[in-house]
Amino acid sequence: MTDSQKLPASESRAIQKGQQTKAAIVDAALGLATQIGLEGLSIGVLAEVARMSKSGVFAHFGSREELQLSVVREYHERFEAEVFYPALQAERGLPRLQQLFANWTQRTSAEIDSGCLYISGAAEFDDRPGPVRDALASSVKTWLAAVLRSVLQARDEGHLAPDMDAEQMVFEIHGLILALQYEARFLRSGQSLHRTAVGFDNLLARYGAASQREPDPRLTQKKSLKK
Amino acid sequence: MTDSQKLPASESRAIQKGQQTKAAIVDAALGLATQIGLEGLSIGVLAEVARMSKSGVFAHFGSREELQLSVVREYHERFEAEVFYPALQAERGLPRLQQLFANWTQRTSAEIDSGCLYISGAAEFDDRPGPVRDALASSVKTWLAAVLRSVLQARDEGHLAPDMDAEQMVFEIHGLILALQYEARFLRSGQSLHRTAVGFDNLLARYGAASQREPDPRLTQKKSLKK
DNA sequence: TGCAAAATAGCACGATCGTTCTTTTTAAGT
DNA sequence: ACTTAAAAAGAACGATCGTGCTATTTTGCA
Repeated sequence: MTDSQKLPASESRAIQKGQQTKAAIVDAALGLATQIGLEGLSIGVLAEVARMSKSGVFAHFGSREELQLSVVREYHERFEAEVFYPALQAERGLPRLQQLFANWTQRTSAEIDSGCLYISGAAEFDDRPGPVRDALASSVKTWLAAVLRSVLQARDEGHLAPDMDAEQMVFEIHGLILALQYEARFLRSGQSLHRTAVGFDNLLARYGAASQREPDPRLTQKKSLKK
Repeated sequence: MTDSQKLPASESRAIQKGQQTKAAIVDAALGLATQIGLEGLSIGVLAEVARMSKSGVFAHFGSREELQLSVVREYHERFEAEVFYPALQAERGLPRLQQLFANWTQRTSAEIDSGCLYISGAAEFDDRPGPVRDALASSVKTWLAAVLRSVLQARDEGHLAPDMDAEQMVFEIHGLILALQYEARFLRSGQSLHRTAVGFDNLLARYGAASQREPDPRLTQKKSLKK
């Protein structure tokens, strides 16, 4: 035990070199995949982005599919870390649901990194069976289940109407996020963030929260259908 | 649109052979593109699907990009023919808007042909500038403008609240369609069609249309709406 | 029926793809 | 410092990509 020669002054000695370069590769791959899609990801361009040889990159995964799976897993963890866990600090019930939605919205509309891999991945893999599709769908379902749980908690806390359809609300929330991604990223519409927020307010009004907003008197009368 | 200057005697002599094989190629290409995406479209597999040689297919377009543009144009025409024009037979105002939405919904959720090219194309080209992206965005904007026009007409006819935000409603309608495509095609959720219909009813209630419909057996909700 | 033009096929090119195998370099343990 | 395993690079493979160029076949009209 001659620890005089090689004292682990740096703490990163415990981490194998291979693990951290693999992490760097996955990081670069995630950046590429969110720009050009999981299917567009090629080992060649990934290698030159990571400043490595093709075979050097390849050796870490063994197949392109395993690389794609690693990207999906990494995205899942980052999504959890950036969207889900921070929202747990908000009060259970409506505040947490609102925080969840705000985090989701922010991540979806972020322009510096590209859009949601769950959305682009769904378009790419909705007709392509296999492990990648399964991993994507599993992650998305996990996340939507978390949103559903938050809605149910808000209902239990009395922040939403007791007889509201929670799954229906999640569906409509999901639609708002998808419209945000579509119109902001593809159509370059500048008002999408505002539209999304207004849509969420409409949902809260519809499903029983936000009683502070006065009901529209027009909604009570059911006239003027025919001209 | 009607070019009746050259009367084709009685046969299809006026139509060049090349035009109809090109049409057949585009038809096959559209089928491929809606399954594996516009970017996944390759001239090689298209040639063998069309039972032609690669160069025979290629000669009709001159470039892969022109092929993609032809597919987008073809999709645009079919979308108009299947979704937009049939809805014009419905009464202007709310009935036409409902018909528009019903046609859109039906086409989005159709399982025999694959999903909406406007949706998969948006995911593929949101970070890829060029003529294909421009053509896609132009078509989508044209269609969304048509929906907006229909909403405005419904408002003018008194079927919607006079001070409602039409563009906001179109945004939320778009979200419902996107959620339908996502959850039906990717997540394989069986209830998406019903969720979409309920969401649309919620929008009509929110934006001032009659909350109670005439006794239409198809549209009656199973949930109790006791007030 | 013949003939020019259009349509299609055949072939080959450079590039890139994912992948395998072999060799060299680097890191970790004693 | 030496040794050994891990990590990275190098080179090559068959396949496929889009795209030219050159034949050959088919079509439309005199």
